[in-house]
Amino acid sequence: MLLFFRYIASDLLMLIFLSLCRMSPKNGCPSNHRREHCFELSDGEASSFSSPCSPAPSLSQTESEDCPFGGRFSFQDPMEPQRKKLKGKRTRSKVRNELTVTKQRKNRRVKANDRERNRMHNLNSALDSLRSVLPTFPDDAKLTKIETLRFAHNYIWALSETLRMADHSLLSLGQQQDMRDTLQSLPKSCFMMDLTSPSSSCSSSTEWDSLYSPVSQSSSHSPTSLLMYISVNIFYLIVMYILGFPFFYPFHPRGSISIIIQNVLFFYFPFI
DNA sequence: TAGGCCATCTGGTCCT
DNA sequence: AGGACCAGATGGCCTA
Repeated sequence: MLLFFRYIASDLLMLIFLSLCRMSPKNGCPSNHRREHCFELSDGEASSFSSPCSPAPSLSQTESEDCPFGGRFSFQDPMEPQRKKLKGKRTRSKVRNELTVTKQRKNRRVKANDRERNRMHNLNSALDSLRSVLPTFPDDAKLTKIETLRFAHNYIWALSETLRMADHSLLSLGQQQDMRDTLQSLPKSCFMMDLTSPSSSCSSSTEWDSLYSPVSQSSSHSPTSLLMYISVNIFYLIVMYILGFPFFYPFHPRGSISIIIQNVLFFYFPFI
């Protein structure tokens, strides 16, 4: 039974870490997901990406017919006086340069908006991947972004704490070595996720886990048995819920007491 | 209707 | 110069 739990917990940890690590920019990128909402891209992209009116340095002398300013400033009137011609040329050149700069700036802005949109889509995809490995019930509402991050933080903490306790109290030396090998086989980058901005350690009592996290990892409770640990944990859950902190529970960020109890039974089912 | 959440735009900053 | 990242602003949608 203990081995079963150990494998379950290791798999869950692995899923979370891998989900955090697999967020490469090109993986599952919904780059064209909401392209239709970009009202400027239809015109802006056409001009900025493929049109000869794009802000190229050599634009001034090589305007094409596609450019709205291409034919307007050609100097093909031989009847115009030379002086007036030069003055008008300077003025028109200045206006054209301003228009070119404005157009160039607008094109850059459109491209930047597109990149920013894709970047946020990637971020949302990563959050969806994280949500998919968090234990929620089917009828639960979708976790918000902040709830997802806090939930994942607490969930990892809870799993780590459970593993640590099992590691200390119940596993043999050989099993402990196996677990260490499993954890060490994970890519180092998986452990470098800095979700807690001040520190990646769970022991820092920052605003991140001030209300929503359980006790810090530095707390050195040493239960003599798993049953005692579970009993204390459940009692702690109920007391904290009664005291008005229902969201601290690591396995459900906004659950009612019934859902919390369900989660407790679900999570500890292998032990019961 | 106020407040929360979200998507998007935008300008600034830093890095390559 | 251009891209990535960030934070502020804004407007839409939803819910209590």
